[in-house]
Amino acid sequence: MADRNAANVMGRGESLLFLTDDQLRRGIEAMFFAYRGFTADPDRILQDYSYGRAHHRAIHFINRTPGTTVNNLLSILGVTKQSLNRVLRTLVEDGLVDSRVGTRDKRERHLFLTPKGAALERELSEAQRNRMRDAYRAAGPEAVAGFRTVLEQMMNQEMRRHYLEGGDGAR
Amino acid sequence: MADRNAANVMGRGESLLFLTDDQLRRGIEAMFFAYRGFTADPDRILQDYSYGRAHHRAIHFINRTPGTTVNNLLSILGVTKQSLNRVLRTLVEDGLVDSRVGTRDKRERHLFLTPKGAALERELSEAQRNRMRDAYRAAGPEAVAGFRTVLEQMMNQEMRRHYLEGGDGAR
DNA sequence: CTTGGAAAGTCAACAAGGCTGACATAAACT
DNA sequence: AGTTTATGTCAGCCTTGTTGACTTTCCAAG
Repeated sequence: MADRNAANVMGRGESLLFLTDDQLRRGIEAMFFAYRGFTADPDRILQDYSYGRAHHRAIHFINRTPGTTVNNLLSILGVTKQSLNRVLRTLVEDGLVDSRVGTRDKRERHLFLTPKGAALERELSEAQRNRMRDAYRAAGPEAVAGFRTVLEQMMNQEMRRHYLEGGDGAR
Repeated sequence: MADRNAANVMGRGESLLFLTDDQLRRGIEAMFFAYRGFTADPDRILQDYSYGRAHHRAIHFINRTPGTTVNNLLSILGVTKQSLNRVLRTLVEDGLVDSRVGTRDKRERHLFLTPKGAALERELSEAQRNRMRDAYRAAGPEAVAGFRTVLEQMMNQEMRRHYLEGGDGAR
């Protein structure tokens, strides 16, 4: 597990300078500033609809996994059901999300985007993808691979599970 | 400016598969899940002190640039002065931050961590660095370089300025 | 030396989106 | 029949963001 560490990757004599406290601080700040950029465009769009990031997250994962249950969404988003319910209720009321009682297990609700919900999803994800695409293009494929690798390592175990379940992304 | 794009970086015939919508979605989710891991450890510690992420951010940047002014902090954090003021006030009251009237310009307040504030800063940043270090080690130096490159591209212009001002990090 | 405006602080009110706790209902499982 | 599970809901609380209005301090330009 700790086998893919720097000592193994690097030839003898190569420096561990990328592990200094200062380099780590740089990485921390990069995450902080980049996350702001990452959310900036969708946040702007959401304002027009009086929605927030919580709505965006719900919409995103319902789109990714149509028919997902509330419980599943709960564990992906890592919030309480009360919090999620508040968001989900407004989305259903506004006709963006369809909540269908399960056929096999009638306790469950399966969530789907309506055409209206799918339209907002496209608007949001296009904005976010545009920024991501520009960043990817400017950085190049090798950088992107490294980017993904480091982020995967940064996740909690449970989050990594959800991440991997989201499709292998042609890795 | 758009010269460092994929077409230039790659030889003819190489694929642009890393720019597909699905790959971009994967990157978006990686950011989302990784950010959760990124903040998880400090968040846990902050609970013991009844502080939140806002306090952490203030403490981090005061530590990075001792003597910084409120206005400067404001533009780094991108919140309103009322929001920042509330956080700063509790930190001063609790004896973690020292707010000194400027000598050259007495309107300004220069912010410093007290020994107590520096102690909390160390506790928080050590936890965060530990996670970052583990991720860096597992990913290796090339991945880390790519990670940083993509994140820098993802920032807004103004954020990139603040990021670069934070020291060149031996780049 | 006066005054305009910048920097900082304060008060009030509000909203989003987290949280806990308690409770209801229906359905499935044992 | 009794228990567990999935979901929803009500009430109340906290943090952290917002806007708007206003004051104090004080530098700097006219």
